[in-house]
Amino acid sequence: MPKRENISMSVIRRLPRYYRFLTHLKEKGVTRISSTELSVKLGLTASQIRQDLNCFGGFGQQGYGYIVDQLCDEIGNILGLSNRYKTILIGAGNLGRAIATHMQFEEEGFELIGIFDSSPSKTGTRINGKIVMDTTELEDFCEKEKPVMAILCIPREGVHSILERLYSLGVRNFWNFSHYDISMRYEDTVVENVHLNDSLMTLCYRISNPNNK
Amino acid sequence: MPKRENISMSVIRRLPRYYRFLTHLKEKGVTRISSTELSVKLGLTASQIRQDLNCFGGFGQQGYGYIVDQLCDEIGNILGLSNRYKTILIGAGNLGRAIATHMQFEEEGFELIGIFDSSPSKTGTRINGKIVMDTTELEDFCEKEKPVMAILCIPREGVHSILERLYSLGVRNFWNFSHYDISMRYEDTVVENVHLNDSLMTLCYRISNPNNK
DNA sequence: ATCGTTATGTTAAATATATAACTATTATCT
DNA sequence: AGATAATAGTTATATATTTAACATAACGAT
Ligand SMILES: NC(=O)c1ccc[n+]([C@@H]2O[C@H](COP(=O)([O-])OP(=O)(O)OC[C@H]3O[C@@H](n4cnc5c(N)ncnc54)[C@H](O)[C@@H]3O)[C@@H](O)[C@H]2O)c1
Ligand SMILES: NC(=O)c1ccc[n+]([C@@H]2O[C@H](COP(=O)([O-])OP(=O)(O)OC[C@H]3O[C@@H](n4cnc5c(N)ncnc54)[C@H](O)[C@@H]3O)[C@@H](O)[C@H]2O)c1
Repeated sequence: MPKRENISMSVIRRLPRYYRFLTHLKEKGVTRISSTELSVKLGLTASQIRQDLNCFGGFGQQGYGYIVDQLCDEIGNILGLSNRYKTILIGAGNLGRAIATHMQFEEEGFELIGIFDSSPSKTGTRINGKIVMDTTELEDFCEKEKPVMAILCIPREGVHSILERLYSLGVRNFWNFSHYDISMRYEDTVVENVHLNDSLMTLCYRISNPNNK
Repeated sequence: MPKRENISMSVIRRLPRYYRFLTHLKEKGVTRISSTELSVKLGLTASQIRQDLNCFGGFGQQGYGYIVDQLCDEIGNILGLSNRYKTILIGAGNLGRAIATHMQFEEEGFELIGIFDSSPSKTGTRINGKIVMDTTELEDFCEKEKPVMAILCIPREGVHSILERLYSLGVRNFWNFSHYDISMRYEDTVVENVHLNDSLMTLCYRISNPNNK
């Protein structure tokens, strides 16, 4: 589908924001929008928006603008949101539970099919209707269900060993919340890190250095 | 302290990663490291690391490298981690509870001094020893305690109104987990957005387009 | 139907970021 | 102590990203 190969990550990371905003417009009943209007609302330049969208094709109409509904669908397709990538969650602590309970996986290309924890205090309990399994069941489960993505919500100590097991079970994609950088260990993996602590430290810097930018 | 003004955000966002890795080295008893060693472990170029650090001053010694302990402290100081910015949390749902329970605010420049929720099912309960207050108590509390940062863990519908109240109470810094872009509304605010859904959609794109980069 | 207006798609320029090359300084070995 | 190797700091180059400019196509008013 992409017009050109190798879209830059800078562009990709703006797409969900466009999608989110367009969805919101759609709900409000707005049918048409121009790159200039979008740029004002999103705090970007119109040029950037047009160029971003043109990486994937011409979705607008000259002299008219973009049809909200259509553009929203196009971006959703580019992102691949209609997929249902089978996903498992490792770690049913506070963070894992928050994610399992309130992320709308089905609207974002995924399906949560299993939750695992190593602590007997967690296994057997239910989260959002799903029973938390013991990590000893990981092999059996994965061989049967073939999940392609794993969410890591465990302390850093446990990550290395879990990662080896998941990799050998065919899992190649990871959404990682641990204080641990998975990247580079294997060539054929996709890792999306969410480092909340890093984010907080960045905020601390910005508060401490108000003159910066 | 900065050698030059206006450090770019690209540099700032790498600092926490350096800090995290150096802390880890320190714990392992490593006393000395070169930019090349660092670059291998972090998957960056040595050049970038040297240039990043030199934005703030010469922390190393030519022909020798960097002293782990010292460099770690320097980066911690640059980030401002020894601050104790008074912080309140709005929204004691799953995500808010996970953050309140497991973020080590005191090691990252902040101090959590109050938790608020609007639902009677939450107010009065305890999270990590702290009682969840009703949002009606927000004005009294803030006038007395003068928090400078607020963590937003509430649905998007509630954000606008809470934001207005917090702004008028002098809060200018926000760590935002809501599906809502605060930025640009006020000039003098600092907003660090954490959009988990955006992150997940980005991951979906990357899985769906394995040829991309 | 025609013309002017509008706003896209595209190409070009400017800016920002990352990498490489070079220089200078210090440690360490003989 | 002097020579050599190692490595930070610095300057220059290359690449990536953003912004601006322009040329073209479609709408809509007259
Ligand atoms: N909660 C946060 O705000 C936060 C912020 C930043 C990072 N993190 C990271 O996310 C991780 C989880 O956070 P949390 O708040 O849910 O912690 P938590 O302690 O509440 O939960 C961790 C869970 O992981 C389980 N676990 C530990 N090792 C395991 C293993 N090898 N296999 C399977 N399960 C295992 C534990 O039994 C526990 O249920 C933390 O370790 C931290 O690195 C959390
Ligand atoms: N949990 C996740 O995985 C996740 C992921 C992405 C984004 N988010 C965002 O974070 C928000 C919170 O997530 P959650 O999982 O904790 O949801 P949740 O429903 O468990 O908790 C929301 C809490 O906010 C409280 N609240 C609602 N309006 C309020 C107001 N005006 N003032 C004070 N409190 C108010 C509710 O009473 C509730 O306790 C979500 O709305 C969502 O936008 C959550």
